[in-house]
Amino acid sequence: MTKLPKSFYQRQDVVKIALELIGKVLVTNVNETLTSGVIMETEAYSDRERGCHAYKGMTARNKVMFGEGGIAYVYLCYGIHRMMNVVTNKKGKADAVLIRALKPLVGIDRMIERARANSIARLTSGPGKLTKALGIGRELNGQSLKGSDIWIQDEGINVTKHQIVSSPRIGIDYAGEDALLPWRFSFKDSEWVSR
DNA sequence: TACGTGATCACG
DNA sequence: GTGATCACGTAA
Repeated sequence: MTKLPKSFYQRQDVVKIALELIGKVLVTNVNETLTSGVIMETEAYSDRERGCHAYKGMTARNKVMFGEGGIAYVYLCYGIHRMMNVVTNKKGKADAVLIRALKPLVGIDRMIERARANSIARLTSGPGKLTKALGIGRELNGQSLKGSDIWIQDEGINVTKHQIVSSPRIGIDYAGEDALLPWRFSFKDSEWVSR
């Protein structure tokens, strides 16, 4: 029930944080509706590599990434999908973790309604799908993860390191050789991860 | 494999 | 202003 403390997010190693977020619970409280899911897949982004939105410096879109660790970075992708990221590191260091997949936990009926899905299967198995199911919109961009609308808590499943697999990140061919970094983490053999 | 969809960014 | 681009999802 306890929200992760700022100290969790403000550490320097974004790759380690992405790994540790597997098994934690992402919760939203939007329109007086509580919905949540266990984080099953993440990706780390660091302002020192080409895959990151902040690689070339601050812009109107990515400026919340330069804030202190522990806030949400939500942006629109391909004109359709909203992407939910957790900003990490200290103020001025623009690192973030993309949340890519969840195992639905609380408010499943409401999540199915929001996503106009037929069932729980693959309801939150992708970064654009989970934001729809949890009601995450751009109004949450820049919001603190210690606030009352969106947060992460430490009551998912117990995860050991050998249950997590790492692989290259998805959809960032433009990053050249940085696209090969094994900075995507997912729960091994899970039906809840993206394809 | 193809493409919808609209904000964003680098131009100048 | 304008045009290329894009951390996806679906359908075929």
